[in-house]
Amino acid sequence: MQLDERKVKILQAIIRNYLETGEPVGSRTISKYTDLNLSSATIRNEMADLEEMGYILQPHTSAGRIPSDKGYRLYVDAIMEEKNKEVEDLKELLLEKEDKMDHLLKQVAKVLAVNTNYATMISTPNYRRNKLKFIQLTRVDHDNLLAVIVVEGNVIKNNILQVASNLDDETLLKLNILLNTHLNGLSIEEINLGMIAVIKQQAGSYSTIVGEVIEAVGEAIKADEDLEIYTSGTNNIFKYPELADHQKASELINAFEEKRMLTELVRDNLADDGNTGIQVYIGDETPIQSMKDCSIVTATYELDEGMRGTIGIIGPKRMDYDKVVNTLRTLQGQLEELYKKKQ
Amino acid sequence: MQLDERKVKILQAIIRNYLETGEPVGSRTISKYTDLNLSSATIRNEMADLEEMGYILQPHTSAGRIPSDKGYRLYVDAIMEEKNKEVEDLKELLLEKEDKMDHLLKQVAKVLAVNTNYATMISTPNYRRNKLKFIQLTRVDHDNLLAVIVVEGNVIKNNILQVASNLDDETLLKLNILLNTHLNGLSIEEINLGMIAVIKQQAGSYSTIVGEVIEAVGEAIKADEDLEIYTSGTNNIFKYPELADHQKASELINAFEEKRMLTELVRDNLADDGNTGIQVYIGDETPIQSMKDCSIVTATYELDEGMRGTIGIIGPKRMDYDKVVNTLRTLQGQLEELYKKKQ
DNA sequence: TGTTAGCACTCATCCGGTCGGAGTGCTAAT
DNA sequence: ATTAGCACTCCGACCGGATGAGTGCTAACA
Repeated sequence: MQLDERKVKILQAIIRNYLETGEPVGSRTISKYTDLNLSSATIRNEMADLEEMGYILQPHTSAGRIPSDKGYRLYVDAIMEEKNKEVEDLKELLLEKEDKMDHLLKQVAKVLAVNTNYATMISTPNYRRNKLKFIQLTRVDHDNLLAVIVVEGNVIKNNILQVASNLDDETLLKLNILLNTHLNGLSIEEINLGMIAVIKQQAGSYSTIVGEVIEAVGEAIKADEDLEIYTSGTNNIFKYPELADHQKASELINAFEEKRMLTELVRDNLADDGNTGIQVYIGDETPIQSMKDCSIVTATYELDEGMRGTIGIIGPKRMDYDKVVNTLRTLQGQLEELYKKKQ
Repeated sequence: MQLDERKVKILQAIIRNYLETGEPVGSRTISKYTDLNLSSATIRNEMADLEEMGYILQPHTSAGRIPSDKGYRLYVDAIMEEKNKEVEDLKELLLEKEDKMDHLLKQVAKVLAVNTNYATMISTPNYRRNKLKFIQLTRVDHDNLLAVIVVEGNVIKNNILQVASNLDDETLLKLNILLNTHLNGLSIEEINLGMIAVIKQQAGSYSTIVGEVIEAVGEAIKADEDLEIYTSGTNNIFKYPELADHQKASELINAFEEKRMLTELVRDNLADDGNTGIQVYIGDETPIQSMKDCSIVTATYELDEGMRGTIGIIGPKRMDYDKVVNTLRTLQGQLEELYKKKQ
C-alpha cells in the first residue's frame, strides 16, 4: 500500500488531535478537523489502511485511533513543521545573575519544566580530554595537605591528603615545582605509568604523597564520575493520565531519583562524538526500560571543544514534539552564547 | 472521663493493628488481638469512649476505628516501647569507603529509605560559626586568580577572580600574608567592616582584589545558602494508598523536588540550639502544608560543635514510629562516630 | 472508481438497584 | 461490670440496562 499525501494528512490530523486531548480520535472528528472535506466514512477507510500499515492503532474495537510509535516516528521525522516560536522568555529567565554553573543548570531544568509541562533533566558538561592547568600543594595543618588541582575551563578540584608531619615548606615548594613542570598542560591520555615512575623517583622519600596527588589529578581530569544530573518537574508526569498510574509513576519517579539510568542515557549521547543535535526516542526506542511509555527528547549542548552536556525532556508519547524540539534548539544556542559571554 | 490502663491498651492495640494493615480496625479484631480477654462488645464500649475523648475516629459509621493525630501523639509520647532492634547493617553499609561528605550523605539517605520504606531526607551539616583556617591566592593564568578558602572542618571553597594582569608573584605573596595574618582563625561575626577597611588600606592598589576575596570568605563561612538537601525513596509513598492518589502524590513529590519547604524544616530544627534530639510531627503538626497527611520524624546530628544537620523520614501517619525513632537514634550515633574516625 | 450515506454492531462508561459483610449501638440478661 | 444478641448503617462489589461514540460493511451515487 502507498502512503499517499492524503493518508499523511490524516495521520497528521490524528496525531495533532491526540496530542491535545489524550483521547482516541474518531473518524468524525478528523472529518471536521481537516480542510480535506472528506466524510467520516472515507476517513474510516483511510484509517483502516493506516492501521494496517502500522501507523495508528485501536485501544479496543469501536474506539477511535491513537498513533503508534511508528506513527509518532514518521511525524517527528517527516511531517513536523518547524515552528519558530518565541522562547525569548527562557532567555530572560536564564540571565538572572547565575554565576555558578550548578545553579544555572538547576535553573535551566526548572524553567524548562515549567515551560513545557514535562519532566526535564540536564547534565553537567563533562570535561573529558581536558588538560591539567596547574597543581598546588599547601599545608593545612600538622598532618594534612591540601591539593588544589585546576583543569582547563577553570574547573577546580580539592583534595585533602594525610601526610607525615616532617614535611617542611622547602620540600613542599620542591614538590610543587616537580609536579607542575612534569604535568602541566597534559591530558589524561598523556600521563602514563612511565612518567609517573619518573616523577616518583625524583620525589624520593615523598613518592607516596606524589602518588596520591597524581591519583587525584587523574580523577580530576577524567571527571567522568562527576557527571551530575539535575532534574525538575518530575511531578509533571501526573498531568498525563497514561503515565500517572501507581505502577508507572513509581517507576518513573524512581528513575528520576536514582539517576543511574539517566546517566547512561547521557553517556550514550555524549559518546557519539559527532552528535551535537537533537535526538528523539519514542516509546520502546528509549534506552531506559521504565520509560518505555514515554518519549524522550535530548539535546547536546557544547560549551567548548569537547565540553558537552545533555538536556533532556521526558514526557508522554503524545508529547508536543514541535514545541519541545524548538525549545531545546533555542536553549542549546542560548547556553552556548551565555558561556561565551562569561568567558 | 479517665484514660485508664485498659483504654490505653486498647488504643495501643488499635494503633499497632492499623500501622500494619492501613485498614480501619473493628472491635472483634481487638477482642482477639489483645491478651485482655474481653468480648467485642466491651471493646466497643471502650472504643466509643476513646472516640469521645478524641484518640480515635471513624471514617464513617459502621466502619472500624483509626487513630486520630491525638492518638498517634499519645502513642509516640507515652506508649511506644523502645525496641533495640538491630540496625547494624546500616553501619556496615555506611562504612563502605565514602570519603566525600556529599556521597556519604546521599548514601545515608538511600540506605535509610530502603531500610524503612519511607521517603527520607538529609541535610548537609551547616557550618554557621565556623572559623577560617586559611586563605590562598594563586595565579591561574594572565588575568585569573584562584582563591582557595579553607574553613574549619576542612571544608574548602574555590573562587576564581578576574584581575588586571599587572600582578607579580611578590605582590601575590604579600597579599597572601596580609590576608592570612588578619583573618585566620576568625569566625564570621568577628570579621567586621572596620577590619576589612584596615586590610584594604594595607593592600593599597590591590584593595579591589582583597575586597573580592573577603567577600568570598564571607560566603564560605556563612555557608547558610549551602544548605544542601538530599532525598531518597520518594517513590516509597506509593506504598501507602492513603498518600498515593494523584493529588497528594504530586504535591508530595513536588515538595521533595523543590526542597524549599524541606530547607525551612531543617532551619527550624537547627535554629533550636538545644535540640539535639528526635522530633516527631504528626499530621497537621507538620510545618509543611503539603505533608499534612504525613508524619515526619527528624533527628539532628551534630558532628562537631555547631556543625549540625538534620535527617528526616517522611511517611504516612501510620508510620512505624518505634522502628523509625530507633533507626534514627542509631544513625545519629553512627554518623558522629564516623566523623570522629575520619578526623 | 472513488466517495458517501446509512445501518447494524461493538464496546466502554455511566447509573441505579441489589446484596452481603463488616461493624456499630443499644438493650437485656448474666 | 460484662456479655450475647439483634437491628441497623454503610461501604463496596456485582449486575443489567441505557447511552453514546465509533467502527465495518454495503449499497448507492457522481
